[in-house]
Amino acid sequence: MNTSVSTSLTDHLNPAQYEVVTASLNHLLVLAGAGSGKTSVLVHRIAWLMTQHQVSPFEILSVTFTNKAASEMRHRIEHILQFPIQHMWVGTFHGLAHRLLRKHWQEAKLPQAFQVLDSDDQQRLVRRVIKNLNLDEERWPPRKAQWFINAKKEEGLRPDKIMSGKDPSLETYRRVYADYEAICQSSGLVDFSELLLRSYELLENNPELLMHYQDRFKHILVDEFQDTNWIQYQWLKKLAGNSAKLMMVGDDDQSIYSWRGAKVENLQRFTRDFSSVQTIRLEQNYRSTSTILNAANAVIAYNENRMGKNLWTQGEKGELVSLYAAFNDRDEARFIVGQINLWLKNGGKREQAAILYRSNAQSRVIEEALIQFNMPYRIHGGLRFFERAEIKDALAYLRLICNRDDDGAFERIVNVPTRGIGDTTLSVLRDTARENQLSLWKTVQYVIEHQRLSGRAMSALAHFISLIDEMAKAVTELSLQETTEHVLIKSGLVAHYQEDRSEKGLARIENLEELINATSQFKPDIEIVPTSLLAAFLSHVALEAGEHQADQLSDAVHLMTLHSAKGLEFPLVFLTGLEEGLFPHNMSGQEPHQLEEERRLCYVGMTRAMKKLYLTYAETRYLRGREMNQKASRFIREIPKACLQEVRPKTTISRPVSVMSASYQPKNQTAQPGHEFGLGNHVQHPAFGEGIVLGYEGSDAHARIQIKFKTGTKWLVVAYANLRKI
DNA sequence: AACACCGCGTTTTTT
DNA sequence: ACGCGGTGTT
Repeated sequence: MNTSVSTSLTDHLNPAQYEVVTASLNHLLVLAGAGSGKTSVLVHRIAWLMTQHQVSPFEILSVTFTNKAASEMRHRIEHILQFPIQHMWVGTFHGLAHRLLRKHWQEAKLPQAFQVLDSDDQQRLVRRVIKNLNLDEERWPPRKAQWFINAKKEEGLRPDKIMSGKDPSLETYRRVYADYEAICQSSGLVDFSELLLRSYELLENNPELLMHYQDRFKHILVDEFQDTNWIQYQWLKKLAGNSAKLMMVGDDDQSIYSWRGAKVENLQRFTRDFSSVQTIRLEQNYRSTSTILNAANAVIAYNENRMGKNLWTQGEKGELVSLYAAFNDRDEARFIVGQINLWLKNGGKREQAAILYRSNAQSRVIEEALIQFNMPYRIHGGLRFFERAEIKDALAYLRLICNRDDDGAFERIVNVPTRGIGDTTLSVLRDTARENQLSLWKTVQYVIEHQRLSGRAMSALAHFISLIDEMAKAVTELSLQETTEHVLIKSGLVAHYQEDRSEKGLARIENLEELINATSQFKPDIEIVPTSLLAAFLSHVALEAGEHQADQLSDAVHLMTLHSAKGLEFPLVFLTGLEEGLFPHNMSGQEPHQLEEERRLCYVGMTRAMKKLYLTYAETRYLRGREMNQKASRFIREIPKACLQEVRPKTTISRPVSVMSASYQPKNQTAQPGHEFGLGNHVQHPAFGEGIVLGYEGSDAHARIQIKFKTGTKWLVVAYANLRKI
């Protein structure tokens, strides 16, 4: 035994963490509360296995959900061990499944050059299938069909295993699924859920292969286990076999993805499926103040179905949780900006602040306030790099060069930039392709041979065909980066986007340049026998869609949904829109289990905060173009009064006392009772500059003041507007 | 082929 | 309100 390593490894662990890291070689279920050091425990356990039990990196499989988590895991392990761990399988479920399929494409009955479809590609293909079946898209929305297909695959079901019986609707979806699957198989396409199902079947149908991997992986460690779906759990069980030791780390209270198939039940099922599972709870929180933690604990305690866990902290009590009842959504936003300014004044940084919301639509009003007050911010979420239209166009050319039968790629760029191949031509192509069971590419050759189209259409098509063929030929000797550059120029894409002189067009050109940059950085997976570097790059791109934003502002306030906040922490957190109907969200439903998931979401949001937590709601809010009267969320009532501090005391709402016309400017009026600034007073505002007081709404702590600035007339909350009389 | 207009839906997101 | 996709107009 290496004592020095073992002590330094376990030095900073608390008793529960120590118990996990040094547990004997059993199956482990670690119920790790928010901020309890779960990733650290996973990393230390791996290091412990390697240093104390002589486990080779080769024998370890470590699974996460996101690429980000996977790369962080790898870095942290390498940091502890101080050497690279190339042969350890650390990755996402999808990434590892993809690796298995690449390595064993023959056994998986896939073409060697199979390509990965992202959900956008998948939806296009599903739409195509629905059209081909002559189904009404209104009645059979492609989105729903796509959802159906993925749900079935996640349950491990192939079309022939779905018993539609007398249900005609189910039968229709089943047929769409069957046709979709047939097309994927014949054109070598694999969507995300297919990666999982196919690799599961690969193991199921190839006992020698399964034995090989069962023999290899002696330790399987899983992060965020509460987020696993049915097929992922089956996949893990299959790989584990009878000998591998499993360590599942998760938190039932942070299960917020059941709507996309995650089965929190897997936590309990694990303890039943495997004998002698040792369950350890990590309940000491190192993140939040005790006040924040008590508030969060009280909320989550309202859930009935819990495995039981109570987070505690040795940390300081900290400030009370502040609750602000805003007049409306704009007031809510203004309040938040005001409080962040206060934070900054006290030496805080913008990047320490996070504004969380239930739905993306809420960000707009907040953004407007941030812009108004010149506060830099960064939104997490939205379109990711490789999902941008211009990038997908460029990739479609590359895909077509790799595989001429990729109909999705063909359709995407056959007329981008426009080259005289219109809808009429395309629909002839599609019909002919279907009749003859050919890819669109082969159909073009067939159509030209049989003179099935007008001369003009055929010459345009012939031109396109030779364009692609010539690009493919020119590119054989080029590097990946040179290939991309060549294709971008020769395809006319760059020229096409350069014509757009607007901001948007400029950004697109920049993105295309960034794509070239990405190709130069690309390193293929060493475990996979390379087909071509280009093919490897295309798979990589589908599996890892890239950061949301290329330009990462350093000291900027973070804006994101509650869902994307999971796993993160910030000293200062604003939980916004705590209103019935919005959070808990109406669309999520009123059934107990749905309400419990919303409550878990609230718990996740609250436990992101380290030092200071603000809860806000608006009494009226614009929703879908309508001003709605909102009621405070039930989650607010679930927080003990002792943890809370109401910023604006709840009083009866006063209507505007006087609505002044902008032209009315009385001179030197004295301040009204309860108002520091009199009507007509000149005031100075930190952001808007000089202005004149025009009117009031309410009084005392929740008074709002109407001021005419050079830039326009605004309503501000006196208490936070930071006004100075001049 | 580019642009304007209409109607629809509108929670959350990763791979 | 807003953005999308589909249709119709120039």
